[in-house]
Amino acid sequence: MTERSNAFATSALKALVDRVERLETQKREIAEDITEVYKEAKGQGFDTKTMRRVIRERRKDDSERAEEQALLDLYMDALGMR
Amino acid sequence: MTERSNAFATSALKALVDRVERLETQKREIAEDITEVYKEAKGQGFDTKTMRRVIRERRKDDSERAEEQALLDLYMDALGMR
Amino acid sequence: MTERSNAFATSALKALVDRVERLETQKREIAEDITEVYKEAKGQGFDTKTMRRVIRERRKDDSERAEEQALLDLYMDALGMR
Amino acid sequence: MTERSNAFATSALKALVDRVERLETQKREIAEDITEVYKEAKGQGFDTKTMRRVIRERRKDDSERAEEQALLDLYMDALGMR
DNA sequence: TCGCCTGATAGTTGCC
DNA sequence: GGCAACTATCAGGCGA
Repeated sequence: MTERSNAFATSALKALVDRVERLETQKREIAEDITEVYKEAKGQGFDTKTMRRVIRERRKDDSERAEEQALLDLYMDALGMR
Repeated sequence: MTERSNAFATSALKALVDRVERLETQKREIAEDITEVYKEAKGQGFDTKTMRRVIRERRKDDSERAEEQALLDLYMDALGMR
Repeated sequence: MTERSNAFATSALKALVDRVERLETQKREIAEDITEVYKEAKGQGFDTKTMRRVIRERRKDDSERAEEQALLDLYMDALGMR
Repeated sequence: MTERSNAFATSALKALVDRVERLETQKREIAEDITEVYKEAKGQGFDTKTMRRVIRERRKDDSERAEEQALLDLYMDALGMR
């Protein structure tokens, strides 16, 4: 590899690493914002654990949710739960 | 602190650290065993994700499970899910 | 709980859930951007596994620096400096 | 699925769940033992936070050693040594 | 392409 | 009751 291409590669690598690190910083900031919203919710008397569960469920579409529930029921029945 | 008590302390600390590390090793081995059981379950055609959910649910007693479910229903209704 | 406060609570819950979901969407988009940068890097011939490792090391260095600083602060407080 | 295979499956599922639960119990007990050792250490005047850090460092060193070895293996393979 | 395996993220628990 | 450590779950990348 020539010195020239090496210099190019080095500079390209630096640029890529910079971009990733900048994006990771943004991601961390948004994560902190989410934490803040949950704190606020708690201050208003909501149960954040349940909120998290609800939000998780909403990410799944209806058929997916139904399918998972059916399988869960099947296994729980098999084990005599309920 | 005298040299003597220092020596005692050093030896006691080493013993404590050893005990912790030994226990941690055991814990890791059991975790591996659990992984193995899940692999086996998978090989027998079971859905391990559902198995994990079931096992998690079984750790809770009935009243706890009922309480959580009630709260979840409340929140889901409030958000118009279902 | 009265119907009125119930209505308030429902509306407040919806608003909070919306905010969390919006932020989570943003977070996911940024995560995808990061994935894109790595794909680009790969296309330019870089080894992304090594890149990730480098970035992780840089982050680790940061947190270690922070940790050391915290320890320093602890000692300074203990000695009544500041 | 026939009743018979269903019965087999149910029994197999029960056996697997039992095994996992037994192992998890063992794991939890060991975790409690570790907690106990730390309490004991504290009773002897040791700073457990620092102890944890020391043990973590030792573990990290181990995994780093393993990682370095893996990297060495990789290079040796690449160069056709072995 | 599949399954494995590591790394990222979410959740739980215990301490202060 | 908040924070920090630890655990468990999930997803993406890698090699066979």
